[in-house]
Amino acid sequence: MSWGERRGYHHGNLREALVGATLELIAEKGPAGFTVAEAARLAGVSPAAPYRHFRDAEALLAEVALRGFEQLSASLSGAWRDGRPDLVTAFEALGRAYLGFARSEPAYYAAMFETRIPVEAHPDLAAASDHAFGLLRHAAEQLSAQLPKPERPPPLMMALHVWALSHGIASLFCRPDRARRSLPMSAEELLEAGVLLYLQSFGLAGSKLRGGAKSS
Amino acid sequence: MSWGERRGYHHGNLREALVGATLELIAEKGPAGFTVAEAARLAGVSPAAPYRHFRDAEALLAEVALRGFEQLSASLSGAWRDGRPDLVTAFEALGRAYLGFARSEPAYYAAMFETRIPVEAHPDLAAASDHAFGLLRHAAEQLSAQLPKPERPPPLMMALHVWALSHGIASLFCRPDRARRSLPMSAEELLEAGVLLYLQSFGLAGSKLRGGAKSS
DNA sequence: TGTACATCAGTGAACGCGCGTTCACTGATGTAC
DNA sequence: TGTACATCAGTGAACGCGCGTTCACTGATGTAC
Repeated sequence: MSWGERRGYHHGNLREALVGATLELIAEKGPAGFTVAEAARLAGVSPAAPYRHFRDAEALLAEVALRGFEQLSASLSGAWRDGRPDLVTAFEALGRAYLGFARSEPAYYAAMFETRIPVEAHPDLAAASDHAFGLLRHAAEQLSAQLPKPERPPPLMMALHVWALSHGIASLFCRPDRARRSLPMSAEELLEAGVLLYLQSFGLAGSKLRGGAKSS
Repeated sequence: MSWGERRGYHHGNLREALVGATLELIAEKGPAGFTVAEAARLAGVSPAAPYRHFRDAEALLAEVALRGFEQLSASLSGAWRDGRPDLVTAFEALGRAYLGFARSEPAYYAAMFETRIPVEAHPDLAAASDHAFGLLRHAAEQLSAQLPKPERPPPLMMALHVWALSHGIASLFCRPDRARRSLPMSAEELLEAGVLLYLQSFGLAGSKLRGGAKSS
């Protein structure tokens, strides 16, 4: 795809075009292969033009990462569906959505997790990241609340465990490049089994909460 | 540290010096900041000299990653201690060793997991990686064998889950740069709790196998 | 023990390249009156 | 409706830089006899 369609001296939509070009470059060569100059070239614009929209290369990457987190959030909350049809099923859908995002949007994923952008220098990025994680945390809270008080796990810990497991699987087994490790099953199956086993340790999963009954 | 101590025209130990310089550069600026020219400079040698020892930049990085896997293997098997004092305790020590390695050798860790080196182009690297993972797999086999047959989990799956969880935690919460996420507990605690809960789902952990008794 | 010679591991200069960023500029757009 | 003008988003040339890699070379080392 070319991001250089423009009509006249002014591009009209350069900011968007640069984001798109950056994604294309990352997809092709990884985050280290991205350069401002080449993004400008892809957008059909002089190498100085990007600096009208972004302070420097990192700012452009941070913008891409920010949008990645927003898309991830959208995808996650779509999968969660407010905990329907039942919490455990929805929780697994959340995990599948995470892997699905890493797989279908590897360029976003790389911008979010492989660029070493200092988060504290980009508060909006940190906020978007926190928001995505917050969705996972919220789901964990719902699940935890279903448990009898004595064995209720801290939801924050649950969320961190599932995030780390998902991210580990995604970055080891779902990467788009030739550094991907091979797997004797699908990454989705691996994650689903892991999450189910993890939930089992709380007495969750199994058939207990399936079907939406809050019977316990 | 300077890797440039040499006596005379011949360096005497340039290969080692270049590996050391590469680690130093990665530690300082990340894998993307490493260049052959600068490694040569650090080693006190002309920019052409590295090419006597490594075909190109990737070959040097691959050598560093290879040594990283070897060190990781050494660290893991040291922690496992043949399953003593008991399998569950030793298994947790394995996890702690993994995080410890990521933390104390971030440059190795980055060379191993953040460089996008195509594994199939470096069979020795793939072998070293497989060997490290094999240690984890072996431990999982021992653990699994302790379980009554009907609920025995596939050890390969166990190993993959624990690897992914460890790697996820390491790369999200133990990275040395400012992209590290903050955590309301130590990464080690998070991993240990996760592994324990995971093992609980098999009926392992708890006090069952603690103390080395093969009583069940 | 001495010497001729092969081999090895460096040098240093050069190649072509592309980068990030700045600068003074200019063409296009839109708004006030 | 027309015009003057401010603002904006581009240009293009230039800066200094460092890179990976190749090449013919040379100094050092070690070995055969």
